[in-house]
Amino acid sequence: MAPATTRPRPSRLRTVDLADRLHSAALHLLRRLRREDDASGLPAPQLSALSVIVFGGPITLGDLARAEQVRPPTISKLIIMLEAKALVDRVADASDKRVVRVKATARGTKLLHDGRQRRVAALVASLSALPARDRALLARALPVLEGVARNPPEAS
Amino acid sequence: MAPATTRPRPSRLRTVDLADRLHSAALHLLRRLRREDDASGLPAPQLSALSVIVFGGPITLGDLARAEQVRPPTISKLIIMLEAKALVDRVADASDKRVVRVKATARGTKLLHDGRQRRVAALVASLSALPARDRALLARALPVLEGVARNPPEAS
DNA sequence: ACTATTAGTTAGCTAAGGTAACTATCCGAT
DNA sequence: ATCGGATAGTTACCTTAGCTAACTAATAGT
Repeated sequence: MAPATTRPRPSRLRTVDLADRLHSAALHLLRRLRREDDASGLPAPQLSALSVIVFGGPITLGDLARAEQVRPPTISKLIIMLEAKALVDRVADASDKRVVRVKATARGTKLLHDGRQRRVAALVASLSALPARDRALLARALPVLEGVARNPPEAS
Repeated sequence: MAPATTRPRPSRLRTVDLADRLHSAALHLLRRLRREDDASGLPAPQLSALSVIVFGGPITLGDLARAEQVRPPTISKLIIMLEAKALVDRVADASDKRVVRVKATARGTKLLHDGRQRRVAALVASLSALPARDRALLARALPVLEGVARNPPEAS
């Protein structure tokens, strides 16, 4: 934009622009990766949920909804689909009959790992084509990005 | 590539894991921002397309589809919605009656700018809460991320 | 025991994505 | 000069993902 009256610092990127471009980059990254996800047989949201289930052990649907930052009905449907594909099982809670826990089946675990390999292949190719410096830069920025991405507006 | 049998460097993050976590972070970031997008009255894909139209001047639907990395019918529908909201206009091409160009209306341009401010407010809040170092790190990594996000598998 | 709260589900909506099949136009041959 | 192939968009139809509202079932509090 305009250099205004005083010259901006070289790295001067307004926070608004940073936010905007992060948003845009995330959108395009996801659209690009969707193709690979489809090739692996599982859309991104299902893959993401399955990942939480595989690594997070048996988890209640409510906790899963919170982890995935979606509403309960959305999780219900995702689980129905994962269950239909025999990738997860429902586990009844012993002490509270309202809660439903889900855990990954062996097939789910395998698919996640296989799928992950395949899915990220294209991204890995892109990343590998980067200069090592850029890759290292991304790796260092990643935890920050993850914090921003997962930081819910209410639960500071 | 790998340090072979010797111990990995401390910052050793396998490219596969980097890719996987980037994917996950993008997904969560978008889910989080969707709420703000909704508050601004325009879903993320429409906002993204509008942004390309506003900044990219009159553009053909095909070029827009490529820029947005979606199929023609998807763009057609997005444009129909943007048009219904009087945010873009179709412009006939003089020399080729097949092509349709779209350009932003004044209202579309205004909404984009207003919406952008509102939309990123939450993200700005998160980013502002970061240590300056982290913010700078994100800013430096952003161009790399953008390159990876927009890099189509075919048109390297 | 009765109420309020919590966990999930169901119903019904919108938006975004896709493929397949179509129309309309343009261009290149013969 | 028309005829066939390529190109730009559109239409029809399907699936997934997300939401809210309204529901059932179970727990907890008084």
